[in-house]
Amino acid sequence: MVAETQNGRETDGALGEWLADELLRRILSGEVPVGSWIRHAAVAEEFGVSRTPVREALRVLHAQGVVTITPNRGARVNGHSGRDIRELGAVRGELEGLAAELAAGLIDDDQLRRLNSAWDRYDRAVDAHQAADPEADPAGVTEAARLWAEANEDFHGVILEAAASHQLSLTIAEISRRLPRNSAFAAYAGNSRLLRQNSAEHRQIAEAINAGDAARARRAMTRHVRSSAEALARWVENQGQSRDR
Amino acid sequence: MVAETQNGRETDGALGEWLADELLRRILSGEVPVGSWIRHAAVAEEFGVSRTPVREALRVLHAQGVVTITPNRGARVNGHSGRDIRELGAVRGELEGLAAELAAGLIDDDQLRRLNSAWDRYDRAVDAHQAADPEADPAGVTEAARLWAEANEDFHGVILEAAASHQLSLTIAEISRRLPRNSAFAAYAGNSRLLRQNSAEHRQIAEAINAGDAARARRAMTRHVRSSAEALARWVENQGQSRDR
DNA sequence: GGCCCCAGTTTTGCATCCAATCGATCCGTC
DNA sequence: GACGGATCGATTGGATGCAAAACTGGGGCC
Repeated sequence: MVAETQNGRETDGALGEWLADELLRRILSGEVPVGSWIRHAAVAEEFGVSRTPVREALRVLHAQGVVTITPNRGARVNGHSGRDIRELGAVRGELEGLAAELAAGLIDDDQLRRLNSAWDRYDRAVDAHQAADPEADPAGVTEAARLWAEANEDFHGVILEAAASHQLSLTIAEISRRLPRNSAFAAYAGNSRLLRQNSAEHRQIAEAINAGDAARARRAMTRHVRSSAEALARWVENQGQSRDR
Repeated sequence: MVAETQNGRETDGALGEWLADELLRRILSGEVPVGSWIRHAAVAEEFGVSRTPVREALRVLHAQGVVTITPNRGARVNGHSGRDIRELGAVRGELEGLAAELAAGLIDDDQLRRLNSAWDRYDRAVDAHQAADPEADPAGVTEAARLWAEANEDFHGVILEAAASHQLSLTIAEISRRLPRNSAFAAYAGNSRLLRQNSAEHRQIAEAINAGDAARARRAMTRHVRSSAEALARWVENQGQSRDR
């Protein structure tokens, strides 16, 4: 249970930083459920460090809006209401729309190739997911699902890279921290129609960028991000009815 | 120099948090110059606390992109190149544009009144600033300058409030942390033409919101924020030529 | 039977202490 | 005189210790 003290962590002497990343990963992946408390002592023991770097990591996560620290009480993982998710979708839609607009004018051959590859892989992963999963895996973390999630990240990542704006990337990364991905995972894994729609939207965006049509790329991207957020918001709201919190 | 240990700080037991705010304020105001190192011991002594909360505060500022922490070396205040500032202007332009669009449809009477008040105060402060300052105050922190800076904050603040999107506010606040305001201060204080132009842009935005024309409000706001950033970027680039860093 | 109060325990928050690392300076050698 | 290496000082990074605050449970009182 303690065990890992040095499982190749390459910390560069920034232990608190590394802890923040690791905790963030667990929170986004859903290993640490929304609403749960994070205890200094528990984390410290698990990673084989003292409470000091744990405190630092938690304060960083608090500053990033991932957890909330109540004085003398502790840190708990932030959840988001449907409204929050829609708002985040609007914000992210603007920024990714801007990225798509910039990318349409700046993308190079290699990035274009990777963009089309990502879109293609996404498509095929959805096919595989739909074919191989006849309600057999309610948890939704099939291999195919992992693949389309990865392809999706690549798709958006290449566009962001092509936009070549460091501050834009930073800001989008900041927003992504506020949205647990496993929610998106679960919301999409069970709804093939959404996956298909996403795929079609990706194709439209890729086409516009291929054609160098900045305005169209932007509109398509903004619409895509917003509709994804809308779907996620509805899923969360439905879940909320049956699950206590 | 030590002195203040308890000058009404009302910390609620969140000392690290308070320190981060205070340090951020000093950095944004320019009291702590860009590029300078921030030493744990110095800050700890000045505020009469131990190094532990100082460390936490610096890590928070690092996570927010305000300072950079080099392992085993320390934290130094981040500056921004002209390019960074233009990128930030593009990002912020999108988000404040969205805010203006939303505000045009949601603003209530009281907010509308405060919006027009802010715009009016800005105008008058610029008049006063221009009249009272015949190159007499190169530092640029005249009373009139303070007034227009405040009116400017109010103007943007009311629009953001009317947009009624918590996540949007959070994101814009996040971006604001990356831009030292004293730069903007100094850049504008010496250039009346820019102040006038800003004033005119504010009026256009206010008019569009008054008229409930969301699309026009958005365009005007985006253009306004971008041109402000462009002016600031040029000022920083010119400064950079004569000043070492 | 329900409510309130009080002690015990848990947990956070900060301070202090010790180790590790980096840069600077000084010395020796070529 | 210049370069290379070792030692010293300064500074950060992490661990531990201790006090304060908040939850928990139990007992007494109304």
